[in-house]
Amino acid sequence: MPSHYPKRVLFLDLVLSLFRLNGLLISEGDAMTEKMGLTHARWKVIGAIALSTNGLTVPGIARVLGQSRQAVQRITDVMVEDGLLVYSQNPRHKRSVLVTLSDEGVTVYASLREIQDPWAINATEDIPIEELDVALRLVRRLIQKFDR
Amino acid sequence: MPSHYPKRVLFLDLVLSLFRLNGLLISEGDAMTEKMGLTHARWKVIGAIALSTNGLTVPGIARVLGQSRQAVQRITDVMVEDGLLVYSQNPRHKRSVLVTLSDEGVTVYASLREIQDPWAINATEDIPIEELDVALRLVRRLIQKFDR
DNA sequence: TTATTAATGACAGCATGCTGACGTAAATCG
DNA sequence: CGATTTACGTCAGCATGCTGTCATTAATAA
Repeated sequence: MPSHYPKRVLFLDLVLSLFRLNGLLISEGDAMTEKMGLTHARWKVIGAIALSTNGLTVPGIARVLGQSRQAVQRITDVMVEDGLLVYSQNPRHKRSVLVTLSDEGVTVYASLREIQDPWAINATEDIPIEELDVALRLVRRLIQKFDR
Repeated sequence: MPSHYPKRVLFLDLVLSLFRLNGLLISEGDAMTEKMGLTHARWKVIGAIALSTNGLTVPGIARVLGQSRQAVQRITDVMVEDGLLVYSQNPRHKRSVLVTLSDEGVTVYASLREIQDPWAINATEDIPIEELDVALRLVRRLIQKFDR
């Protein structure tokens, strides 16, 4: 029984399980979106932009996702070429452009939601909302703890 | 308040937070182990082998970690060159060798534990064990759900 | 205002992950 | 036992992430 383990062991077990789950979630996401020509790197970027109100700069996306700005820059450059994103003048910064969804990007995000929402409902059908809540709070505390 | 969100939104929020936490945990691990010359790919392999009783084959490690055998093979090859791992005859398979820790690998694993344990204790000092337990069970259920 | 510091874009190099393909050994099925 | 299927090692190509570096712009401090 996990509950009889010391906290330390329980936590290390949790960390290893999170690595495993992370890989599986990425696979799930890739499977869901491959028909749209998206990959996990791309739907993360689309999601981050869609959740912002006024567009984000490349380094801004990187901060939201917790990644390096160089990695994000590479993805957004290709997505602009592919017509999913648009770079536009940033009134508050001469060089650092704003990244927004193109019309096609908006369409793709909509179809993403159409697949993602039923998936989320199905994945949690036999999980009580209280447990999700506890887990989310815990994850957020850990993020705060480790994020600088 | 998250508890007022529908389960679907709560879950999607959890998934995004898990991506973020995953990156932070890898950074934590890399910071902890860089003095030993380890990277996250390497301490995952060392941990998997250390937890096995009789050694593992390369595809076996891949199954435990949920990765491709090719990715693991590349890491173990380099770790054998570096003297952390040893390939030895597998009595149950002519070609597929067993991977075990070398003496140096055992030493490295011991120092890993010496750093990792206090880290785990510190990370969880203000988190009740019940919450860890709920989270671990939840993560395991999701792993089962998505695995295969 | 001027000097210093931080942020950004761009490029390079490298680590790690994946899939696909091919040949061979092992396991399974008839 | 022989035929088929699976598992494994290996190589190749590619996607994604990281850090480091350098020049330039923006922000901040003096």
